Amino acid sequence: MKGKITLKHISKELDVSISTVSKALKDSPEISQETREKVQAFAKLYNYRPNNIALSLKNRKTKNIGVIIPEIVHHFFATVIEGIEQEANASGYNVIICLSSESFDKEVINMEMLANGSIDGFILSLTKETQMKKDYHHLVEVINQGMPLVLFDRIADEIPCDKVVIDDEKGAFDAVNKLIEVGCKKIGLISTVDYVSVGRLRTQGYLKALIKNNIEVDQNLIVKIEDVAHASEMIAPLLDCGVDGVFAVNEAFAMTAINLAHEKGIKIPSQLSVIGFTDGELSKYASPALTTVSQNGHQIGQEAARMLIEKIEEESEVFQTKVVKTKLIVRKSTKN
Amino acid sequence: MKGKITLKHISKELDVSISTVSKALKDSPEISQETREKVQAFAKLYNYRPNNIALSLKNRKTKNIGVIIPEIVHHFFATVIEGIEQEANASGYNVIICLSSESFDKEVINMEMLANGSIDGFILSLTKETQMKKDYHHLVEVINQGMPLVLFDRIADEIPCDKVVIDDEKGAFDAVNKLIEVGCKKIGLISTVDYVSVGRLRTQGYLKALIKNNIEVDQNLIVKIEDVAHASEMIAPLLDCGVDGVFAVNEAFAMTAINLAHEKGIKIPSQLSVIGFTDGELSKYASPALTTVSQNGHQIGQEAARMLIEKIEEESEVFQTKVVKTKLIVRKSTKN
DNA sequence: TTGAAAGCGCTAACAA
DNA sequence: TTGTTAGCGCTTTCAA
Repeated sequence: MKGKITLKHISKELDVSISTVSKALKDSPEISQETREKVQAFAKLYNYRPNNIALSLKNRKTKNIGVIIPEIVHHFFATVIEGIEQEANASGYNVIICLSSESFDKEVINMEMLANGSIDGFILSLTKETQMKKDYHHLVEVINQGMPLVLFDRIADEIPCDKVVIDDEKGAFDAVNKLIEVGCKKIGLISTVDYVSVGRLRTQGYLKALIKNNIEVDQNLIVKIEDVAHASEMIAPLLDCGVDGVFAVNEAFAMTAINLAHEKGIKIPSQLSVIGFTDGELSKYASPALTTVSQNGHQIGQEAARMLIEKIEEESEVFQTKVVKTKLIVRKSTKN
Repeated sequence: MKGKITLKHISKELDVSISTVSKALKDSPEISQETREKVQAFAKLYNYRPNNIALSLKNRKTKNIGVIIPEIVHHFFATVIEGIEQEANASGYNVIICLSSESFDKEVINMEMLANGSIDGFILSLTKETQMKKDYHHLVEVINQGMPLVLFDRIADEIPCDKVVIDDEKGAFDAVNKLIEVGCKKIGLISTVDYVSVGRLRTQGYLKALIKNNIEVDQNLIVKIEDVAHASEMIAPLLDCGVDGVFAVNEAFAMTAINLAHEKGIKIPSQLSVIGFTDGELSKYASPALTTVSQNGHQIGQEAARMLIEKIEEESEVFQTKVVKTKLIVRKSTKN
């Protein structure tokens, strides 16, 4: 009973040719009813299943899609994968996941590895390092080979391919607008360094909201964090300079701000309103529950998979950029 | 420049046979220095890479490992995947991930799909449904086919294969012991329904700790939650009956208890000590920060991948169960 | 030193 | 109605 049974085994056993078996299993009218039944019964008995690898080689398509993301222990990326997986599975594709672990080199290696026949197309979110270097030769190579690629979240505008993003700028704009609406006058921003595309865009949204409301931009109220390990030390001074509102570009920064406020005896939301980005576990279980900009990772994943599969199966040449809407989820960390 | 170049292309271009090209690229001494150099230069120029699928078919191994987990939007499973991926990558394997989404049927379908040649071995954590049904025919089938399988976390003792678990019972025991040490007299348990193996084991640890310390077990202090959506309603009564300690078998339940306590004006840790399970994001950012039993998902993933790869490459017949140690991480949600 | 041929498992055009 | 053959891309034995 060891090992899988092949057409060859069946053909030998039943004393017919391999192609007869192949056709019989497909219920081809070329084959007599009798033979068909005999073969099918035998195949069923021994639980025959065609070998995926052989089919891939024959058909020159693997029915696998490759996903490369910077990290997986991250609520947002996990939801994206869930979305991709669901959509892919529904169309008969499997998902091969590689982690670039925020390393440019790993991103390149993983792409090369997968590009050598293992998959039919890529879904990818760039590492910070790649965004900083602006070195996209590996993406271009893959595209030139004719392999479809969909970029999401951390993208590069200059790459000719499909993209799925959220409107980071608008999400941030809405959040800061909300802070202004509930009466905040002095609003701090906790962001990432600028080379991370989403951080940069959210920062722009913050600035636009201030400008539109005729609030002067104060650079002292803008904290850009490179190293998450030192987030606390960088955020503390911000809370000490009398802000009454804080917009953070991710959940962790928002939570750090909330916890620091607790320590300093600053009351949320009466003295300080806080809004985060990404509607993950942290936001829901925070106390007070965090008002946040939700980015629907699940939908992003679904859209990305859908676009990719369409490209794989249709080979069109027009590239689209799909913008998934954000939504401000108002909870208890903002006044009113 | 479209499409990948193959040995055939090279052989045609250089007017030598395919096998000569193959050997030359491997620097075989069979081939003259001159030919080798010519072929290698050409291959480099056109960026030749052997086709993974063809290699898989030829070698009858794919260098892929299949991972099936109940969900991915879950810190613990995400860390396990990270561990698997790291270890697998280091040995030249890729990771194909399928989500069973807690559905027995999806688990079966995914296994069958992957078992048909796509991977060299499985790493799997059972769905709740599978654990409830105790129907393991799909696992047995795969094992009978000669495909290695490693089970982790949610396992079934009766399956003959390698396993990686944590000592759930001891982890729970230690946690409850800690509560007793800091002076808790009336300790509640928030657990899952019993058919989930880890929930059952953690419940046992709770019971053992009470018994060992001569504390009478009070069934009213034990809450078993089936549906996470109604966790709050089920936990609230527990807090109303005067407990001074609570042990929850996961982070979410612990956080729900903490937040309910806040609402009810119960002070943590002075009036109520809380300990959770799994050292994830929630525990770290909770206020007060949550004392918790850490289960090192990363290590679990690494061990699982290591065991699987060994089985793939060595074909030994002895099955091991590796127990990864838990550790009590004491933070601010427990007295003293 | 090179190449022909077989084979991994499957499909499909064509021949018998 | 069935079988032969070629081919997907590669490796490897054996013959030239």
